[in-house]
Amino acid sequence: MTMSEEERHLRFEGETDCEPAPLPTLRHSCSHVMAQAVKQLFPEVKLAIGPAIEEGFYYDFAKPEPFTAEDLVRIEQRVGEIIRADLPFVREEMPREEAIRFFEAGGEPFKVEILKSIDAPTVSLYRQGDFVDLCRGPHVPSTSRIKAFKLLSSSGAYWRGSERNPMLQRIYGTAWLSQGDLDKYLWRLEEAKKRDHRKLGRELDLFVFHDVAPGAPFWLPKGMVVFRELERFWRDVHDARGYQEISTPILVNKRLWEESGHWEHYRENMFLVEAEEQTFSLKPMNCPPSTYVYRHHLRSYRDLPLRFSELGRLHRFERSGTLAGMFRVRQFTQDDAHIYCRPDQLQAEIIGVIEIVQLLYGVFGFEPRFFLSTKPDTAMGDPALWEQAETALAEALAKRDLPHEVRAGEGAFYGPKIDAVISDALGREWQLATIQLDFVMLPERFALEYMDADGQAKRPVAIHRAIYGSFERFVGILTEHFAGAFPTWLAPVQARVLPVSEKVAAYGRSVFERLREAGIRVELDDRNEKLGYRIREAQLQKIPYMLIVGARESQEGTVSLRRRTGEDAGALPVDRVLADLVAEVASRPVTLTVGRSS
RNA sequence: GCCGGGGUAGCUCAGUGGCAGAGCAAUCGAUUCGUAAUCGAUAGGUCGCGGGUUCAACUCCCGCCCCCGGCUCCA
Repeated sequence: MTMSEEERHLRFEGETDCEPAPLPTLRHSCSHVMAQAVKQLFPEVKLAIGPAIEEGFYYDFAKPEPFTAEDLVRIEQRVGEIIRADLPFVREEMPREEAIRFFEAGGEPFKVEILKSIDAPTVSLYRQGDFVDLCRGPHVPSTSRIKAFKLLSSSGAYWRGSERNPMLQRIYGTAWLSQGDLDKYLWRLEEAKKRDHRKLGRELDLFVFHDVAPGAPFWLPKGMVVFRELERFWRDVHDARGYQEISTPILVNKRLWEESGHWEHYRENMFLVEAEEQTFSLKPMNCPPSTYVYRHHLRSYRDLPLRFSELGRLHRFERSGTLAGMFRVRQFTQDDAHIYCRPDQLQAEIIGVIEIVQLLYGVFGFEPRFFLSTKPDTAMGDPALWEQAETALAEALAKRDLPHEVRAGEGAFYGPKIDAVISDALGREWQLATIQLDFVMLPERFALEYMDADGQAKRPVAIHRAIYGSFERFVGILTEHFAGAFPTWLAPVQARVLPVSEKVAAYGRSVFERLREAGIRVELDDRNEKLGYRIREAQLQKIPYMLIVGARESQEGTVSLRRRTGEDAGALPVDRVLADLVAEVASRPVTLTVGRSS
């Protein structure tokens, strides 16, 4: 039912080639115009497909040499000319066999391949000027309807998305209903570049990458503060909700992975280590080791649910071309937990996890959207249990008044799941939390049991769940979401004391020491530099509060408070600032509250 | 892994078959300063790594590593 625009083009199913809404239609039309421009400038290229996508469109071409930046400029100019020519989009229909002959004659093998793979008796073509494309539409009436577009980039892409197929040359572009919308979109792209966590991570001394450890960050002292604060918050929440923290081995004999099935299905993604003629693997997941904790005792129905949390360091071999800063790493720290429970406890446990999701995300101002993935064709396990579990998941969401979308057939083979997606400050979506039910993988493969009230050994259900997902990726997302200006409770440095000159250095130091003794992460910048210079540096480091002290403040026992937002809150008693700071750190708001009248 | 673009000082980047450069940062000195950059001096390099061509390679050629944008992958 929900079909990607690419699938529409390739499968040629459904009524249309793009969502019949104004924006997708416009983008789809723009992709045709771009293809027309490319054919005019490079008559030898072959057409593949050109759908509308989330924020624009692309078109794939078979061309021996990649497009250059200069090519894109020329193509963009030609697109502009075609738009100005105001060519109408004209729909034609013809029998499929005739269309095959038409595109064979036109030397378009990809169009022929698409036509041969569909079984409609009649197909439609769209023509604008000298350009004809196989297409179900819809399109704008004429090329002049395209008001605001821009070609963005080119890159390689596989035909039909398979790496076994030849590589085509793809050009990405975007189109919007107005110039204002286009400008806003381009601004967002620029802003995203500025906020790139790889750049900010280096500038703010949070973390860096080196080629000695591809896909694994070096956490610098300041980044480690953020990490530890997230960890502390997470532990507080879980400790208060009946979780028991465990830690299982990182280097594990391959026998375990044979038992779990990972050796068969996941070996390509595991790092292997040979020692004393045995093969070990760095764990890519925590779940198999966690079953050893479950099996440490015979479990009674009275023991359940058991909630084992684990901040496990995982290693997955990701192919070199797929690594991307903190967003795609080879080594990461998952905020994992495995809940073992009876089937009748499922719903309460799921609700409990959803509450944690809301609690943890709420602190960052994220409002999660939920997706329920249901039984796939490859599912294993008792269908009745699947039914019960899907109902439990849906009802758990309903009881928390949370709407959700269904992703039919998208569940894991071992159970259905709920995923949570958030939007960041730039409107980008991130899938973070996952709550996966498991009837098969852990319970069956590891023969987990509990003794039920009737004296029979029964199989528990396992819930795999992570909230942040991984600390690495989450810190990357937070860095970009806040553009490095972390809420005070997370900020590596929460306040910096700036004495105006050496004459008040002693007072500055006393303020600094008071704050430090109260547990505030405070720094003293009494370097021999002008105040403006030191303010600028503190500002660039996104330190929430600057406490400026001069002769007046030293007389009155105050500090002049400057927020990183640029606001000058004026002179305030040191006691007041300290009390406000402590309160702010404890309550974890996303905004700066110190010195605001209450 | 595939296609393309890159890798030069801590950072951002210029450079080119013939002595390795700038700004910022760093260090030292002067300045003692009131809300986003005081002035001067000094120091800083395996030009990603390995091989080849050449009288001479940062520059040209080959291989590899890493990064970036995509594709694929993310049971």
